[in-house]
Amino acid sequence: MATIYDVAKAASVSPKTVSRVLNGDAPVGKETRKAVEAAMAELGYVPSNAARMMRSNRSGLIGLVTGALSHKLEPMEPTGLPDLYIVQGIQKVMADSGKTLIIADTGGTSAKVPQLVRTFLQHRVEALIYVADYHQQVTLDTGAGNCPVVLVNCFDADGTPAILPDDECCQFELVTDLIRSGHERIAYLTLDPAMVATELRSRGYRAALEAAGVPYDGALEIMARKNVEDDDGRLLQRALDAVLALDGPPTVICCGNDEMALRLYGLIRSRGLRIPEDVSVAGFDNYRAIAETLYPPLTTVELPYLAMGQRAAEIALGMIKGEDEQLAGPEMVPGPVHWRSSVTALNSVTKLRSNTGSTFS
Amino acid sequence: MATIYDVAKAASVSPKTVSRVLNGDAPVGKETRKAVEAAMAELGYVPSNAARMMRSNRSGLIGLVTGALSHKLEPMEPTGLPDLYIVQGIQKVMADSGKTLIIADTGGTSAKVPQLVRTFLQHRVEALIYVADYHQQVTLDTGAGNCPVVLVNCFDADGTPAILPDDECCQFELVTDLIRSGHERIAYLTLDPAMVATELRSRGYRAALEAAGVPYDGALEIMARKNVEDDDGRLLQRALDAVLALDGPPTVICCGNDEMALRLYGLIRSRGLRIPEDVSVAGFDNYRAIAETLYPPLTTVELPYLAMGQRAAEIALGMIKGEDEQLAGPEMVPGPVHWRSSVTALNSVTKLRSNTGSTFS
DNA sequence: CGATGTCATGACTTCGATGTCATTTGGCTG
DNA sequence: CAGCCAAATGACATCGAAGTCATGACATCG
Repeated sequence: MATIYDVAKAASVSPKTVSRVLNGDAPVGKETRKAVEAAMAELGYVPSNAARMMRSNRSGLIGLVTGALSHKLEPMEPTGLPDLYIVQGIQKVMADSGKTLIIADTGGTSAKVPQLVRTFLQHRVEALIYVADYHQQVTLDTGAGNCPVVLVNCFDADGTPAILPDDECCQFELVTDLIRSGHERIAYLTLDPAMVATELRSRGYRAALEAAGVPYDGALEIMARKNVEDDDGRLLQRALDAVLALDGPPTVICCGNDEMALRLYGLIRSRGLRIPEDVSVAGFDNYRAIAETLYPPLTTVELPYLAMGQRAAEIALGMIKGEDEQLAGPEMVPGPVHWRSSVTALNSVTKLRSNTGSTFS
Repeated sequence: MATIYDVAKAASVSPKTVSRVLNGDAPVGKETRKAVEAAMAELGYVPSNAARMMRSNRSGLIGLVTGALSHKLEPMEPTGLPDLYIVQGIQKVMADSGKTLIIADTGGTSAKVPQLVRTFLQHRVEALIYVADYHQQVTLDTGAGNCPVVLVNCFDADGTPAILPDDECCQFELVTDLIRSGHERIAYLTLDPAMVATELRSRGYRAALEAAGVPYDGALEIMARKNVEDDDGRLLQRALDAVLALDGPPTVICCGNDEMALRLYGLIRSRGLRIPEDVSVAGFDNYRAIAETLYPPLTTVELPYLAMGQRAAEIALGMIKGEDEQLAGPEMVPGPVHWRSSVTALNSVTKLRSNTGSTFS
């Protein structure tokens, strides 16, 4: 590969002059510039980042540790593809700011993380971003680092800057919208309570009921999926039958995620009920491959993974620039409700609902 | 950040000795080694890849250009998440071989590609891998490069090494399996014929019929989806009604992909038919979020995207090592049939079908 | 016992780009 | 016309590793 010396020789100038043409940091004669540019083109010269970095100590690299690439193979993702969208958001912001992303995959086990971090440090990444595949607490060993670190979709006990989805707020908005549409008997079939998100969403569900003055009925909130057990949806069937058998059966059933809603569609229909005429259904995640393809399309909430990634990237860039924003804790990002026809309005008029960024489609 | 000189000073040895401890390329006294290691640990020393690379000319970096990260936002992916799986496969192999992946996303437009490639060359990547989001022909401008290039899920006119899914073979295997199960009236609702894959799969479909001596009926092969039009599945409805109205209606309907199969489930049922008792359904892609969640689970074919990625990575590594394998053209990779209960066997016995790597689940 | 070889170590150089400082022009000021 | 400044350029040192070669201390061999 051609070096700056080769170019200099070809253009009959000094290497330093070539450098000046490259960086435009000092005046260069018109003729000289043309000659140098011609030489660079002819030799197919591309400056070496390694050499450049030795002087400047700025690698232009951002390290991203994630399980996004490997966690997709699991039989069924608990919550769609969150990490992927986060990575997308990060990639976009970094590309726009001229940084190059190096991505390492944990392969599912966090055991590899220290090794990966070390590799990144060797490459002198300017910041490290860790993306978890679902909302959780982590303990990240960044080695000895003055290297900025940002956590996404997870948080630690040390107050490291973190970006988190606002599960509670999202569920709150969804349920509030349901209530506005006239629903009062609102069932909620939850995911595994061991997950941080499940607890937060339940809180949002209850808060929405309370805020609207709708009484909370424990019989309507049932755990319908457990991660450890290999349940074939039996939990879900039982939960559905339980709420349908109630004295006041629900007019709408909220699911822990869109995948559960997909299964619920089948179960509801096999019981001879129509959606949404007999019972409405809402999901969670806005997993579009499901939500938009189902008939009728599924009302659901979108966790703002893309936005989270972008925000995380911005914070990382800020830390690189030395802006001590003192984001010494989690930052919660809310997301929109997607209102589709799997939920019917019970009151005559679909009251003005276009509040908190909800979308219709 | 600490340098090798700092470590040398702390351990009271020469920098070169520290280097020897790092690389183990020459004998070092036991005591000396211990002192150096202690100094490295205390200072949190991590060797600089940039400096290392200047001497060795080996960056340890592999450049990956893809639309995988951005192409996910499109309303509906034509074929699932192929590029993602490919990236996964590549990542795995590269990580195992100690290489670090730098990933750049095209953001959907190939206009950015030259810019991205240039960035990669600046970082002196040892190989370039281009991953397309669906089986297609591309024209890649790698700049001036003696840098090895591998194409995945696409091919060019210059005979650049390429890894492609064997769409024809996959469809052939699926249809052959259907015939073995006793089906003869096999409908095939295709995707947009503008896609390379569509043509290849049709060939596989016809070849399977011919190989088994089943007569080909053009009325059974209908285009049921066009990418450009914003068809709400009207093409699919029309196609379904057309084949059902035939004198000899199909006993099984093959879909261009699993998403189409998902829609077809709804359409078939709304016409009062049962799956698979009245008509069997098969998909394509093994898009597990759909295929495994549907009831009944969907028989479908898996394109071996993960394996393609791995193979591509291996070839790239080979090219780096200078093994001129002369893979001067596309290499086709076949994938397995996943046999699930959306297809019923028409002949009394489910003959031995566990041939070409088919799986049952 | 001198010759030779191995072990353990350090001095110095190199990789490619750029920061620092010096030098040569030519134009403009007073 | 001397003096000065800016433009245009080059020589040289530098970043952090690792390659080359040299050196001193022992051990072994004929």
